[in-house]
Amino acid sequence: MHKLVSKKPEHETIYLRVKEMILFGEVIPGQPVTIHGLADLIGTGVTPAREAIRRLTAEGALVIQTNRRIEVPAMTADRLQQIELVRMTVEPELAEAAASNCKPNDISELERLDLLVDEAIKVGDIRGYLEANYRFHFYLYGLAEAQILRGIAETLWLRIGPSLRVVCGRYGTANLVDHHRATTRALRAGDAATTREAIAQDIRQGMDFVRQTAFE
Amino acid sequence: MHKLVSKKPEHETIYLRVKEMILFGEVIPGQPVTIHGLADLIGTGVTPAREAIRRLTAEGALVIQTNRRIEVPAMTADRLQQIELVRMTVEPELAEAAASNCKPNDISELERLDLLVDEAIKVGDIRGYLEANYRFHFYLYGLAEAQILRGIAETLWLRIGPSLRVVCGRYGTANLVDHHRATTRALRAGDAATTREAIAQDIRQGMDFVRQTAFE
DNA sequence: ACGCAATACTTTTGATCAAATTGCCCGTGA
DNA sequence: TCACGGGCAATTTGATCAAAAGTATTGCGT
Repeated sequence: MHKLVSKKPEHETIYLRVKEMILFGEVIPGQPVTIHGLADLIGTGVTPAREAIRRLTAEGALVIQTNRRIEVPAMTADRLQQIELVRMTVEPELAEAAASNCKPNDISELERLDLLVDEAIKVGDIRGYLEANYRFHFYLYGLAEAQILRGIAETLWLRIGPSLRVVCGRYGTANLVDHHRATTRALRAGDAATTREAIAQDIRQGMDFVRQTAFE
Repeated sequence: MHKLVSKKPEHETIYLRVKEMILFGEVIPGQPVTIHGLADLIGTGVTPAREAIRRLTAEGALVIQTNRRIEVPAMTADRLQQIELVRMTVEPELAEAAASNCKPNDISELERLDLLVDEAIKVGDIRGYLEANYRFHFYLYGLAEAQILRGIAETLWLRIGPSLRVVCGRYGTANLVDHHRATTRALRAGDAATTREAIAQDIRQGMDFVRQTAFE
């Protein structure tokens, strides 16, 4: 019999929790992070918290300001440009590759996730929007079976998460537009090139939206 | 009085040491890594070793096979292709940006490093070649002042380091060709576009060289 | 000799504690 | 009021230990 509960280590739990907090806008740029703070968050010792912090800083989700100040990084126009360059390379590629491996029930799942996105936008649920949008994209990217590219995409999402939250909070969810419908339509048609283009458009528009905000 | 020696933490020391081992071909794909092994390597406790491992796995330099087996990842044709895609996006961009910030003594330094590369190739010093080649590229990339792109480039180099070592060991250094001279010439001419192209060629050729080897 | 099971050993994992480092606050003096 | 310095407090850092988990090995029975 297979394991019912996969007991994951504490440091993994902390890592995943903080990752969610960053991706889904529960933290703010500039917010300090301490080892004890994370340990208390989960209710564990400091050792696993340290490992989670090392992992997150290695991924660029946190930055070490001084020896004893770690915080979630602030966005700048320059950093945004670097992120966009790599996103525009990696994510359309993932989308195109995903189109080849995509089965009908995968498309159904993507359409379900897109409905969650629309619903969150309608009711102005920022956290819900960020989470559903993330799940849509990475369910798609997971189909590509390109572990390295997918990992890079995740680090980039970790970097823009806090800023997305700030921008959404300022302008609301009403102005949010996405190209998910075009994506699922292309997938149903088995059109990989159009899938790639739809995701490319989605990213471009999303990054433009973030760029609206003045940084620093 | 300012501090003369900046005492860096043990986990940083271990991290840098293992990073060098991977980049400069001191480890072999498939080689297992244990917490105690790293701790003994530096002569320290296991706590800092754990943090170093978390960081390295987050960067893709190590992979977690099972719960208690961590090793240097093996290369596959598929992984190589993913790496090349991102390298060809990031590194030429870094090179072009570097050209704008490049001062004369920077070029001199790059030429000095290139001489070390040539010398290592001539005497067949694989480790020396890998190190000098790395220093040439990342001295250049450092000039670009694009922290995120540079970080991504480093993770990609960490991923191909062990394989480069294997390929060089098999075919020797005699067949190695690079485009460093074209790079420094373009830099002296202040020609950013040609600098970008030289580095792009350098990467393409290097990746082709690795691709020669059949991965099972 | 082979398969199966139990045991022993290696390794990770997480808590705790002492020491070191650094930021911070407050008081003193000009 | 402000600059400077000392001391306090919070935090990181690294070692150590106990417990858990998995792997390899040994031994037993057929």
